[in-house]
Amino acid sequence: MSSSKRSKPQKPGRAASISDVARESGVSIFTVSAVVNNKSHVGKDLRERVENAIRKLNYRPNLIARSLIKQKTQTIGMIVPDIVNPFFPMVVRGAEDAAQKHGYNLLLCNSDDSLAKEETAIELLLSKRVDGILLTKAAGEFSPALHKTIQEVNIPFVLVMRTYPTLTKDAVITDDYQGAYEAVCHLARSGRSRIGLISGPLRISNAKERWRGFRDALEEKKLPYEPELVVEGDYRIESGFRAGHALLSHRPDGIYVANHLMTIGLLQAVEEMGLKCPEDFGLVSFDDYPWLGVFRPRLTTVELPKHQLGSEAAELLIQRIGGNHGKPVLKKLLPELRIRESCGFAQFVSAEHRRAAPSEPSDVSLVNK
Amino acid sequence: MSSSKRSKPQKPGRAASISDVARESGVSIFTVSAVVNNKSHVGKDLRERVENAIRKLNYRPNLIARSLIKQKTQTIGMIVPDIVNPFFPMVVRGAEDAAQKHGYNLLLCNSDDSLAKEETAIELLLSKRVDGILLTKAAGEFSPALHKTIQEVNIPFVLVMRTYPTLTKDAVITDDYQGAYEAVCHLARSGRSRIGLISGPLRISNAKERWRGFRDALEEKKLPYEPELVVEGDYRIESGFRAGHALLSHRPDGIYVANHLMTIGLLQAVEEMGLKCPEDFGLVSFDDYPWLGVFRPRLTTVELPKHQLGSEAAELLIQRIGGNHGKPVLKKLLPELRIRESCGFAQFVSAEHRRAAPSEPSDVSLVNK
DNA sequence: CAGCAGCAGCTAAACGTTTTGAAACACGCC
DNA sequence: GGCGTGTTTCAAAACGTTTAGCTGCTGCTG
Repeated sequence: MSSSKRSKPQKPGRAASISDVARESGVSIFTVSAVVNNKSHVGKDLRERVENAIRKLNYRPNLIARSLIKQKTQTIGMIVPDIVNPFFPMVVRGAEDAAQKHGYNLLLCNSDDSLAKEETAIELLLSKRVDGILLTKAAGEFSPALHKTIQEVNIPFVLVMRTYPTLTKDAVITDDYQGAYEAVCHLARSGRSRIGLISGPLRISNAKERWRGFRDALEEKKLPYEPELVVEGDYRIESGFRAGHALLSHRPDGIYVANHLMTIGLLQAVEEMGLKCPEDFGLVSFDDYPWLGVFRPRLTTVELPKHQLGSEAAELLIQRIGGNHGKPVLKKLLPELRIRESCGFAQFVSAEHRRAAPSEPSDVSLVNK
Repeated sequence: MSSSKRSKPQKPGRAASISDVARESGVSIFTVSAVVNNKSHVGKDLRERVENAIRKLNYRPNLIARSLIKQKTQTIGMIVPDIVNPFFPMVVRGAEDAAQKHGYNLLLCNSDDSLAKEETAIELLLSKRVDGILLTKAAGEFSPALHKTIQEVNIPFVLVMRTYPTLTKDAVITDDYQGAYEAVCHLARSGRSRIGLISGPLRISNAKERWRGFRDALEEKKLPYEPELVVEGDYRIESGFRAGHALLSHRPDGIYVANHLMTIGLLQAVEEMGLKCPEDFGLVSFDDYPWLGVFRPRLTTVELPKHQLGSEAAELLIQRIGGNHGKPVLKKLLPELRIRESCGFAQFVSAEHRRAAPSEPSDVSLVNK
């Protein structure tokens, strides 16, 4: 029953390995492996012996060794600017849910929107041989070396929430043009005519799109585009505060803010300046959160499907990992205007304006759910 | 210079391996390894040859193989109930920062406070041979099997934010007893005498501690403990809303809410019932967030050092991984009372009451920074 | 009874690293 | 010339899996 064949005993401090189980149950490694991955080719008696040994030794297959030979780690790398930015937890959660469903795990990195950190993170993930990478690109260009690496390396990338023109990869984003367009149309319909924008950094693709939507809606509504009513922030609270001061000094009667954190900053500026919303100006913010329920006035916002963003990106990535080599896909998720009080009380707003945005490169699909 | 020795050519679709580099530069694998990990023992000429080959082949060491042989993955598993709960992103960020500093990565899992998911996650992390696990325990008991596994397995665990009595492991938590105590004392000092509590699930260690702090502060201030003024929620918005309705119907003149999400729910109930804070009741909430700046009245809260919580936990874990086998440590971080408007305007509050909480088992250290 | 198919189980080679022991060589010292 | 002492390099054994290819065995077919 037991080992007379040349085989080392179990190392002391170490977890049981497959060969320990084999020795314990008097079968070959092959048989243990077959039992673990329950292949059919194992007789009932042996299978039982092996299972007992597994329980006895508390054996747990070493997925590192498995990864090495299978050339798959069942791990996805995910790089976000900052998990503390309330936008991202839900995206990460979406990705994790989808990943989990397919037996993958998430290796999480924060880039702080720094190119250097982004590069380090990508290099590390590649070295760790993740099966794919979900990337919310930091503002700015890849270094040429990294760009080359990414194009050549054999694992799929899916861009999340931000596109990156010179990279022909899949991307899952929200239809920011459309969201901004609707936001501004809503401001216009509620009677505002001098509408300002607090924008994100225009080097970031979605900030640019939101700006485009803003501009086009203005044009559509025959309203003037006044450059001094457009202030560029960096998506953070502090910049919303500063931008708010700058913008409000020109007394716009409507403001569209391109993200939630800057809205928080803006509202602080508003209070300092003793202004009232919606009396003095109408406000539409981007992105919805549970705690907005206690803001007064209740904010009208354009909600982005954050969870879906993450889950669709992960699903797509996993498809690619599975070997679906098709043309790069650009998937745009539809945002949803949620009308509350910050533009004055709910005008009757028809759904009429929900049309697809003039769309971009390659394969564009407009989907929700 | 080149290969006449038996050595396979580079596989087509695959990344270059160390032996490809060795072949390309006409040296042995050993030498390449030495160059990569820049050991000193390599001659200048050879080193250069090898470095060129590395660049040419775009070689990137395979950390999976390295992990297999070194029995270290440089990866930490982190299990939180839900990254979407705004408490956790900052904790995760703290952990990630510390991990990164020491060359570790974070594998993130959500347990949804479900024992089943927690167990699955732990099993998976163990199979993936993470070097250690950061765990915010789900409410409830480990299954006996899992409990045994955790005690026996050779990798360190650090509990984050929640302790678990039958497990002799390290833990990093906030001093919730002290935080609650201070919160209630502040309510008392601002003249409230019928103080209510919206508590977390009392099976969770920190909820219990907060309850104890609440009770003891009441006693200390010679105020009555009225059972109908204590309502147990589940740390989520909805439960705060329901608990708020239940609690407010008894007309307390002070409320301490044990976490942020339940505060959001409570405030919705408050508005529905047409009550005013701080006129009708004083409020102290737990945990501070940037967006609280726009809540009215400005909330007085007990801030928990979330980032530090994560980073200290990770630091401790990494120490353990590094071989520091000492007695289990319980590290308590001090919370900070931030007085704003929700108990009436800033009474003069002395720092006098900042004393250490009567402390618990084993090695307790009280630290901040 | 030869031949064959099918099954259960085995051996051994891979996966890409690190690391141990030893070889090859130069150098200086007696 | 013999011998220690380094230095540089190497070959080969590990790490814990999966899996291709093989070996017997059993029973069926002609």
